[in-house]
Amino acid sequence: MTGRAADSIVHTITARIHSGALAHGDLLPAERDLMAEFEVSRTVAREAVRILSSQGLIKAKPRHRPVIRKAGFGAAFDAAGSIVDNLLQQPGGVHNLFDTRIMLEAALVREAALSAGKKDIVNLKTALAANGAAIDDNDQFYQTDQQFHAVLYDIPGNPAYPAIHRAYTTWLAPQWGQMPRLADRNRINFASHTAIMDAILLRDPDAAEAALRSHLADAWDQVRLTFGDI
Amino acid sequence: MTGRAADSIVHTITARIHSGALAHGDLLPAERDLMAEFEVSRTVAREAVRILSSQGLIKAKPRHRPVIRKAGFGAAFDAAGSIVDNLLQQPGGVHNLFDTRIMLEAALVREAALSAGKKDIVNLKTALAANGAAIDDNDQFYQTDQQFHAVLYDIPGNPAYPAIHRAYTTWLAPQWGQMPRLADRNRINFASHTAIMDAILLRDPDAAEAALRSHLADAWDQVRLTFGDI
DNA sequence: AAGCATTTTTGGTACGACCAAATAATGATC
DNA sequence: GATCATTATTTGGTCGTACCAAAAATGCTT
Repeated sequence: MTGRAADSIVHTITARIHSGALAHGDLLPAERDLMAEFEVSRTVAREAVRILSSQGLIKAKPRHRPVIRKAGFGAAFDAAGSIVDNLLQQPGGVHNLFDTRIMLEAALVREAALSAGKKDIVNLKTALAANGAAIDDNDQFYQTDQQFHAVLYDIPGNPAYPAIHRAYTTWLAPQWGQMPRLADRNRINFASHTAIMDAILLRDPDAAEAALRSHLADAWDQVRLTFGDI
Repeated sequence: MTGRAADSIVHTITARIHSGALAHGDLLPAERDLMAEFEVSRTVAREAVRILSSQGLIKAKPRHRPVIRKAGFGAAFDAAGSIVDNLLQQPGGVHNLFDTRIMLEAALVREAALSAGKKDIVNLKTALAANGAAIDDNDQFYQTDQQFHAVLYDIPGNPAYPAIHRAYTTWLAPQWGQMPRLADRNRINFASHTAIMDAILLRDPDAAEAALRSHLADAWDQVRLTFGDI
């Protein structure tokens, strides 16, 4: 019983989630039940709930019973979310994050060029077509743009990548969301997507990477045009 | 005044940290001072401290005044740490994580081959030499092995990458730490490092990536040999 | 059976109190 | 006067009770 009493409760609940006694979607016992079960004050019970929540193991909305949330890669990024938000407000923060995105997506398109399956190609083509059809609808274009990139993150079949994509889009949304949207820019972006797609179809990783880097570098230029140096 | 009262305190403190009024290393006001300043109960003041702590903005040790900790990429991964630990105990969790490491390091060595500066080359050579000199000292080899990889994460000059490297080594330590260490294996790994280094010196990204992938695939085989399919 | 009003549950907050560890202040000793 | 041991204060950790408001469960009326 070193340190905080809440930690032992957290430990027990965590073990319960691991063992499956508490499954995804189950409700955590109410605070008053926890204090009875663990023989602690409500202060400690609340603290335990708060910790579990900050760790992403449960989802606690005000005045609602906390819900068990099975650990996934997405939950991991959620846990990091608030601190990343702070990070992004520091000088260079957004650029550093976007830089990692460029690097990762460059690797993803190489992977796609080398080993995309028939299903992946179909998904890419579908996403690209939807993107092209939405050039005159800014909101729709924004959606399908993200969807096209999302397909790239799906190709490796590793659940970590889609979670990373969601994290990127969430964290960078404040910038993207405020950027002016114009049909002309949509056309340019669609052309970039098409170039990436073509390179993948040609199974040319170098060309795919080059097209992707050009695309994202261009996107970054737009961010700087809108926000200045950040 | 929607939702939790603690959030507004968190918001104020966060703003204070951003503005520099509270700098890295400063001590947060005591809980009893916070409740006076914000005119709330100690319950709420404590909750605010806990939230700030879970967000990594402060470091709170039991019975010590909380210390301001400027948010860094490292803190973001710390926040995600406990979830990732859970995640890794699920089937395929370790593999999925290691897979992202392979992808990222492959991208890093390509980057290194294309644009490593003189300083970077020196750092790589130094790390490689230290690694080679430690072949017969398993602990030392483990250290220098990590250090060699760390240099790769330093090359882009983006603070996110070193943080990612620390996260990988921390999260995967349970596996790596339990793996048998033999001089023969050290020799193989050192040879792999040398091959990567050579490819970088030749400015050959494809060869560098191939060498890196071979190296990490081999490392994964060792993990599976030790732990079975995980 | 459907709609509505009432009771119970549940999280959010407040106040007051005590403990133990850590720190600051004090005084004794050399 | 500097150093060390002792006391006083600060500070976080825990407990208990109480009240509120929103949400959920319940019961009642039609």
